[in-house]
Amino acid sequence: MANLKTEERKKQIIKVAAKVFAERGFQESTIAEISKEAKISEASIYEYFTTKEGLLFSIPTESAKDLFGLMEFHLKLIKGSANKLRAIVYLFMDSYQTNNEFASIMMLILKHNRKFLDTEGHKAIRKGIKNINSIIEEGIESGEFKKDINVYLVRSMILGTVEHLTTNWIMTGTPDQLLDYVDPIVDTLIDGISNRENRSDHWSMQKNGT
Amino acid sequence: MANLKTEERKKQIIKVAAKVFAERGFQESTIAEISKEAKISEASIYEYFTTKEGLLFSIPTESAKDLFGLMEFHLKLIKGSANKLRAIVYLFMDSYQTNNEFASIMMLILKHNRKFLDTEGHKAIRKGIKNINSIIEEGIESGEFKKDINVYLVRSMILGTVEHLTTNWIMTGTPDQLLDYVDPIVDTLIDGISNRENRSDHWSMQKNGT
Amino acid sequence: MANLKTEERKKQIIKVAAKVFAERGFQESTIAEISKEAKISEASIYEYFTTKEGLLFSIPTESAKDLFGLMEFHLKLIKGSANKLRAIVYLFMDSYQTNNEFASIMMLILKHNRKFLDTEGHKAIRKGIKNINSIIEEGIESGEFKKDINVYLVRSMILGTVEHLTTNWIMTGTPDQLLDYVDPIVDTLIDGISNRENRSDHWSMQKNGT
Amino acid sequence: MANLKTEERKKQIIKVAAKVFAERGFQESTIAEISKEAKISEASIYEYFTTKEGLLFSIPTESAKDLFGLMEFHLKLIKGSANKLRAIVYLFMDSYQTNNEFASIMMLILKHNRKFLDTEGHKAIRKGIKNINSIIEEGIESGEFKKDINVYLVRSMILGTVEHLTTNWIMTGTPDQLLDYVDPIVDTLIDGISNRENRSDHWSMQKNGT
DNA sequence: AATGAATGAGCGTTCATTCAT
DNA sequence: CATGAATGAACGCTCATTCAT
Repeated sequence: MANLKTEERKKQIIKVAAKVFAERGFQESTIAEISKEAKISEASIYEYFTTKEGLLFSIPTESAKDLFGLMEFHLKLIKGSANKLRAIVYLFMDSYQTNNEFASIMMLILKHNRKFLDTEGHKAIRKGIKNINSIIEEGIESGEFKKDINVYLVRSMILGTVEHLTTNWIMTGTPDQLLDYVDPIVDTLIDGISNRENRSDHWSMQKNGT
Repeated sequence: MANLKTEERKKQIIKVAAKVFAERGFQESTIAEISKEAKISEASIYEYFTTKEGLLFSIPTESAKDLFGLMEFHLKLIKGSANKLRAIVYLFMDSYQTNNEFASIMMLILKHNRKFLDTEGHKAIRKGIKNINSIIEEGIESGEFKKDINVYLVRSMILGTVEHLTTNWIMTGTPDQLLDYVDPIVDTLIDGISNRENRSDHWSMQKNGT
Repeated sequence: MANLKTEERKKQIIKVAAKVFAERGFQESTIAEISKEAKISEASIYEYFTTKEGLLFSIPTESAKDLFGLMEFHLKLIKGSANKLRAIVYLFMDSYQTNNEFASIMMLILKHNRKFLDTEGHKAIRKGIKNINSIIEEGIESGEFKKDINVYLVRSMILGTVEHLTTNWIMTGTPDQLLDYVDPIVDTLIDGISNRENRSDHWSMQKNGT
Repeated sequence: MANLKTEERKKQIIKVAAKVFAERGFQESTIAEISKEAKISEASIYEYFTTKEGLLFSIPTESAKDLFGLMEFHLKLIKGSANKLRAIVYLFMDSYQTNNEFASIMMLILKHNRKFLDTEGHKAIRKGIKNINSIIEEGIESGEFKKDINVYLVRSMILGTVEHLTTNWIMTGTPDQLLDYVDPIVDTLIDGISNRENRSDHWSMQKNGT
């Protein structure tokens, strides 16, 4: 018990690295700092990871798998595409809000790293994202969603909004509670912002050319 | 006259830097490379900019001012909040698609730089974004939009979606034409994805019966 | 029995090390690589050898002993100093050509290592080289060689030529067959390159008239 | 005068590097040590040389050009192939004896470096070595040397002997004066070691089978 | 005897930045 | 205004070697 096993050691390094990378950013973090915080030598880190970037890429693998695994599990229990989308947004937001290091690393570091695209971690993410596509498609087929919506766009709206809010939250601290936005996001996406009870005013007129 | 020359030199450096940063990323770019491409000495760059990061922060100022200036100008000519949002999305997308260096620098570099928040360039952006807020608020007041929508959320949905699509476009080349998404984004946001002609299935029941 | 196994293990490591060192050079070879090819752990190598350099120095011991043992054996059977020198050159060349790993290690690595001078391996070599001295001296005493030749020089010419050809062979692949040079080397050394049948031209004049 | 020009600075670094490499060997030398002895920063060395190995390869260029330039010059003034070979051996030996750093670097470091083969410095050497070939060929044509000698072998005997003696001198300090060996080398090569005045004794008998 | 695990000690190289001219 | 020249300060990574088990 005093002696951590290899796998545990690896996880421990990942944990520390996640913390450091999230705090300082990737380039600004040094292996020296990570090794210091992990209370091992720099050389030992290279026993477990071939490269600093390799260590970075190892971070999301688990969290991403957890997230998308959980997602797949829950989606089976939920009826209705809208509700499923709600669950997805909830799981994203909850995951990011709970694990803000994961959020920082995903939003501020990995999202813009081209090499990450060829990674196990990204593979897990792609798989998870396909789920969203399927749900939207199901919604269309079941008649719950309009026939002419663009699946890719809707998915992008969901992910884009979640990412934007999360990034803002990380960078500025606003909003305080990401989860407060789950329902508004989904409701707005589902129902739009147009005020249909007011179709005779200048809005419709405008459409007619005034 | 001398000042004019200086100002031109500065712009030229910014132009080259924008190209290099967009191509290589910030950390991967070197002052040496920029100076080489700009055909001046490295030392000369420091006559115009105090620091490599200072040079980076100088890049968006103009483009951002252009973009938001144009935005302000056009918005005055357009009636109806929805149309104004459409114009905004169009101007963003057009700006990014036309000037992909600007897009890359904004999406991949500056968006995640905390120091950028205290910058002239970011100030211009904040000002521009307030415009979006105002428009949404006007839409609510005029009755064109629902009363209970969250202004911050709607703005985040617009920006998040635009940014997500743009980032994807930069990173993967998909979609080919950002501008193709202007109308779909706005239409979806305005009208939602719910199929209102089909309110008798389990979806509406679910909504009514919980 | 246990000792026998140990001794075999040691030899096996030496064999693998010889291969690796010959291929990559000393500095460029790693204990990791040797252990991998020898299918034992790195730590185990240190059970048999105190140090990487110690392992290196262990390599030639056997081959050198073999070579010089063989030399001593053969020289007893040969009459005439010239013939003995021929045998020596032959044995060197044959040994290097047959065992090119040994050749590489001797020519490219150990020849220039000052620490090797204090080694068992080098002791064996020194002993072998003394043989050459003795043979030359015998040749002088017997009147087969000139009286005024410098023993050290003749030995150096033999060894220098052999080493030069061998090194070239290792580095560039030329000449193809080292053994082709055995007779020419010895014949040239014995008889010189001067054309004695042509003593009336400007060459002899020059010698006589300067 | 106080401020060394670029070219002078470069030469100074080469000079110091030659000293350090000759003393310690290549792998054992560090850029830090060279920079310290040259009283410049490590970074500055990289202003003049792209790499540690590049610095190494720059060392012989000048000395080798000097040596082979001098050689070419002198050879024009000398008549007779034997005398020319004598001059060559003299120039080598003198060059090595006078500039023992050059000797060390050539004999102990560069001679075994495969990358050096593709270098400017090695090009100069190859050119110089061709001279030796030509001289031997001339000697054959003029009838001064035997017709059936192997040019490549004779050249190898000269170079091999010179290198062997030089290497020994560097490694062990023996012989004290390389130049003492110039005449013996050439004389022995020209005239051989066979004692022709004693053709009726046991030597010839031996040849006949006794 | 064998090794998994850990690391101390090092080193070449990069690059933003400075400053005398 | 322009820059050639110089460098301080880092840092990722390697590898021979040790030692508890």
